[in-house]
Amino acid sequence: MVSMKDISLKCGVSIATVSKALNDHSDIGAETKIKIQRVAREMGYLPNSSARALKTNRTHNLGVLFVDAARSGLKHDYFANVLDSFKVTAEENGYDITFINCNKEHQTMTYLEHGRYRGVDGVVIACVDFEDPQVIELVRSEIPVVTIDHSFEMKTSVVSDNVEGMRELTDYVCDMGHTRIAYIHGDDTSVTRNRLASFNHTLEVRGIAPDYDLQKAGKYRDTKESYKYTNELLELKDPPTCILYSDDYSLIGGLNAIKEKGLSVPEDISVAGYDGLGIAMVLKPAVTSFKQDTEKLGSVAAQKLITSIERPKSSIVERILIEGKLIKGETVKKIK
Amino acid sequence: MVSMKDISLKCGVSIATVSKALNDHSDIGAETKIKIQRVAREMGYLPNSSARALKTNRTHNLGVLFVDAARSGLKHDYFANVLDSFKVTAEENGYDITFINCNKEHQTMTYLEHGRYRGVDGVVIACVDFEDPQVIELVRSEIPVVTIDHSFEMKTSVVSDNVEGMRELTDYVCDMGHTRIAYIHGDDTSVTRNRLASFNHTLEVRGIAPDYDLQKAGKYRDTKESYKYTNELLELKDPPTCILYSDDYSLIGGLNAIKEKGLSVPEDISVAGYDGLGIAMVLKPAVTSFKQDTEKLGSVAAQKLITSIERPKSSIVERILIEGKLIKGETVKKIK
DNA sequence: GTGATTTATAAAATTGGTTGAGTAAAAATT
DNA sequence: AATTTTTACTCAACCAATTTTATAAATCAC
Repeated sequence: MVSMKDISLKCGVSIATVSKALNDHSDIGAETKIKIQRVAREMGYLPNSSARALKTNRTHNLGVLFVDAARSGLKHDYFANVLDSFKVTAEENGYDITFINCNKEHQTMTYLEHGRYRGVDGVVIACVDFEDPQVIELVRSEIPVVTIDHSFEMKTSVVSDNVEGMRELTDYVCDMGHTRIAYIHGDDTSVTRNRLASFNHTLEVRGIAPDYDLQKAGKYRDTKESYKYTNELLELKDPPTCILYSDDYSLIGGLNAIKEKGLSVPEDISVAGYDGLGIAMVLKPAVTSFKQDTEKLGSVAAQKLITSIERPKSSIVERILIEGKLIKGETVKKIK
Repeated sequence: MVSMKDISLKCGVSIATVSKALNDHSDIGAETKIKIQRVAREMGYLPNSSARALKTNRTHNLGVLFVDAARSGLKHDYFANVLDSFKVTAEENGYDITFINCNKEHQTMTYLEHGRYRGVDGVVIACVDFEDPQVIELVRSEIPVVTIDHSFEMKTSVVSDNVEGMRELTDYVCDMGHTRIAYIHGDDTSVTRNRLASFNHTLEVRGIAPDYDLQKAGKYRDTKESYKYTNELLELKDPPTCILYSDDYSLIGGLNAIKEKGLSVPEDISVAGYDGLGIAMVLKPAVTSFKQDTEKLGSVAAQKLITSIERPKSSIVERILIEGKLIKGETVKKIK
């Protein structure tokens, strides 16, 4: 590997001069600077990121932490979409990304230790158990952190607006004439709590008394659970006319239960999902869903993280809400 | 940050002794070693990976290169599954992973340069245009490389056995009595060529003359293309009794076309996909598909890459085939 | 023309860890 | 007791950059 030393020898200048020339310092003569830059290019010089990081204490590397309880990891398409967008924005700003350890079994370091060991300039946290002491340790540390879909007081967060999203979706379903609306929601997280509260609040505002028998706690992205609860709902004496699911994946499980009963969507029963991602979006009939803006979530998270790294003084702790978009689809029927 | 210097001061030994004690060298006394290790733990010492990398020229970081033409990136579920498995195995062996630049627009370095700049110990290449000069430059370099689903002479590759997979799938469809079998395959890559050759060869072995009118070149993971070609096939005078798709995602587009024509699967027409991943696997009727072993692809790729890094002498260039598994599902009907 | 200022470059310390060579003391061998 | 070997440790160079301080030459003021 060609180093600054090689360039300095070829140019007959000191290593310090090479460093300054390549970093465009003002105290190097124009001619020397140009010559050094040319020689560096000709010799195929590349900075050594380890050496630079050692001295400057900056790696231009961002850590990504996600530990999905279901071990779905990258296969989790909501997260994959957010991460993909995060990555693009990070790269546009000269940062690379590294995963902070996720396989808990073989873990030898805490997340914070791992981040410090790798010297990441900042960490984005998503899709984790936000009550995990290791996560809290990381959030409390001096390392710049941005969390996605969960807010802590001490760090900036970028959050999909689940309250507004659920309101829009519920309002839409109500507008279509439904009053007995079931909701098979995910397990207990702040996302779930927000959506559920918004769901019930929206119903109340419309003068519909929430029927808690129609609300089932499933798991996110679990077709078996949604299949089971859909069956339970369909077997009620007074079944719902519409079922909302925690996500589009879970909705598929519900569709299977509905089909098995010989019912069809949306003629006999209406359904709606959440996320608006991937394969579910190309199914026919088109699925009604609330599309979260994963693109924006990821890129805003990256921007905020980079700002808090590069301008720590001027960056303040914020909670940024990202709006989504209702996808009306064809699975909610107008009734009455 | 606590460094070896801090430990050496506290223990009254030299920095060299600390380094050797922590790395368990044999020339440090048992008592001293234990004391140093205890103090290091108590002080919360963490090695500085940049410093270590600078001296040892090893980062314990693996580069991941994938540049999907469709810009689907991490959203590409086949790749996401492979990568997830790769990551787990890498982490079990003490390696972290970093993405080698993928957003071509803002690119300032070639892939090789980026890998060298970050000092990755090795690179896994998947999902790229394997004819890209930059990819070839990287493959030809001295950096350990493992490619997935494409083979070069100079580096080890881990390849899903598409020939055998397509043979099994085709044989199954033939066993079910089909003779007019269409294939909407993906764009021209070595994967496609292998599958297509295997498809035609299997038909020939069974005495079925391939009908090239039934073979359409679509794109991978493109529901619109598969929708279009499915319609073309269904409108033929003598339409196929079964359509194979390049992947399960494309199959959905086909299903939509079939439904629109008022036909049902598998009663009126049989279909089969490829990959056996994600949401397609929970649809009803259960999709017939050939499941690629993404778990094994990723973990074997990681193992081979790590071996070629850690024991370059004893590692030889191989082409490793990974077997998949036929998922019979319910979308191929027995006829005649 | 002398002293002050500016400009361009070099020298040297520093970052944190690794490692081969060197060394003193202890232990083993003769 | 003298010599060799072993043990346990230190020294110092090194990795590739950055950065502060020093220095020489050139320019400027008076």
